[in-house]
Amino acid sequence: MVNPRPAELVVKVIPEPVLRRLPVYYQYLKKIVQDRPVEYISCTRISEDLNTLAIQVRKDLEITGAEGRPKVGYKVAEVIKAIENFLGWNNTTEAYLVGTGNLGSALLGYQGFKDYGLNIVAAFDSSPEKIGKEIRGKKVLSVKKLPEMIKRMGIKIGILAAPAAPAQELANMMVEAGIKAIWNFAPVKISVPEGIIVQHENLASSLAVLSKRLALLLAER
Amino acid sequence: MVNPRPAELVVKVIPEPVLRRLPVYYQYLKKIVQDRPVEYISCTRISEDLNTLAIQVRKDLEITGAEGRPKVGYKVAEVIKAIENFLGWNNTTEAYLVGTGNLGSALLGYQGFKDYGLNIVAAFDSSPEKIGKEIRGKKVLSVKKLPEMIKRMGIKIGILAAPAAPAQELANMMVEAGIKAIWNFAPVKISVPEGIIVQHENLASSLAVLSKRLALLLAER
DNA sequence: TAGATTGTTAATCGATTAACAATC
DNA sequence: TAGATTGTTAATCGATTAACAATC
Repeated sequence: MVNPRPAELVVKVIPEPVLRRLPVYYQYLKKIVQDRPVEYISCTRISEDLNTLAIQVRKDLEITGAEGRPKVGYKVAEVIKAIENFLGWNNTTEAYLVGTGNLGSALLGYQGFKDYGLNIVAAFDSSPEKIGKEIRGKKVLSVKKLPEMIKRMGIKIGILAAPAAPAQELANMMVEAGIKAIWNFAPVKISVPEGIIVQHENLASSLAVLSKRLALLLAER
Repeated sequence: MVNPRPAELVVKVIPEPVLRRLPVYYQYLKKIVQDRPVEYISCTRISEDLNTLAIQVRKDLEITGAEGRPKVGYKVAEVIKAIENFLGWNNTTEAYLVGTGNLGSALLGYQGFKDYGLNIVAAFDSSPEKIGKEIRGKKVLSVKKLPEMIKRMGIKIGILAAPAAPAQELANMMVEAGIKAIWNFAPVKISVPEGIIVQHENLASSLAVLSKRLALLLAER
């Protein structure tokens, strides 16, 4: 006999493709209202502008809990709120960044994160020339202090922008100190214990898609 | 009656997930041989280290044309070559970068691209203080010269690291001048004519996956 | 009302995973 | 040989797309 899981433990898993599309709608809708005030918008309209299918937009919005009215569409402001709520972007989460090279510095200076509820509060590096300085207005601390600081501040998100070589070791350090999610920009796949979240941001993967598609395109005579 | 497409026109479309995984194997194998010389490796071993399934690794490698020997595995050097070949990373493609803010500068300085056959030869910006200067050793030119330069140099890849507002207009300019593929780091979806490739690199999308997963994890009591 | 649009159930499609024969 | 591993065909799973009733 099948033993059904108790209802409380059934965590609805949201498909990753949906999660990735929600911010696209979000950015689109924000731009729409900014350009000129629009109260309602239909999935048809959204799908035309974003070059997708209306049914997909509808399905995606359904997941956020946004409700539309037949013939009228969705209230733009409500959809924006629904997405923010759904993704947890309405309250800020603090994060630490490890590695202040080119990419790390860029991430430190990226103003957009605050729109998405992310606040990088400090950066860590191993280079003595950088420790104690400020980059883009954020303090750079010694990576030796990382575990203690994670514990003390109860930080849950670590952004890893280190080179490939030390990446795994730094990840281990973070996890041991209590980090629950790692946003990994290092060009290697890192391993973490079960229950810890890793989001890999591999430029090489994206470039692979681009370069293969381009090669096939140019090969068509 | 069904009219089958002539064989020459059947372009085998490679699934995007496969293309995204190939660089992960590539980085892993490069690291393996760098750490200590290994001649052969099995899918079982790869899958254990990368925390995936052996069958998936085997299927992915099959697409690159790499061939293994039962009981022995694949020649590491051959797999590396096969991936490089398959993705076109064995010969260099030149690219222009548009937008030299934090992220654009970071991309200009990223040494890893040359491993993936990408060479950013120049950068473009609209800010008078930047034009004529060098950033990370690359010349910054006026964005007004972009169309002419694309045509003159026959550049096919444009990397867009501009703010949201001018992104679409810059994309149009690039496409008109002959760019065939745009790697878009701007936080908006851009529209391009059919036959032009766009690879969207939306940090918000990745962050959405991370923050939702983390929220669900922390919500589990 | 007529018809555009939502919400929902069903069908399709494609990627992942399983099964197993071939082989070194 | 025995058994690990590849290569290949089949089954499963999940996301996308289609169909259609409900509704404003």
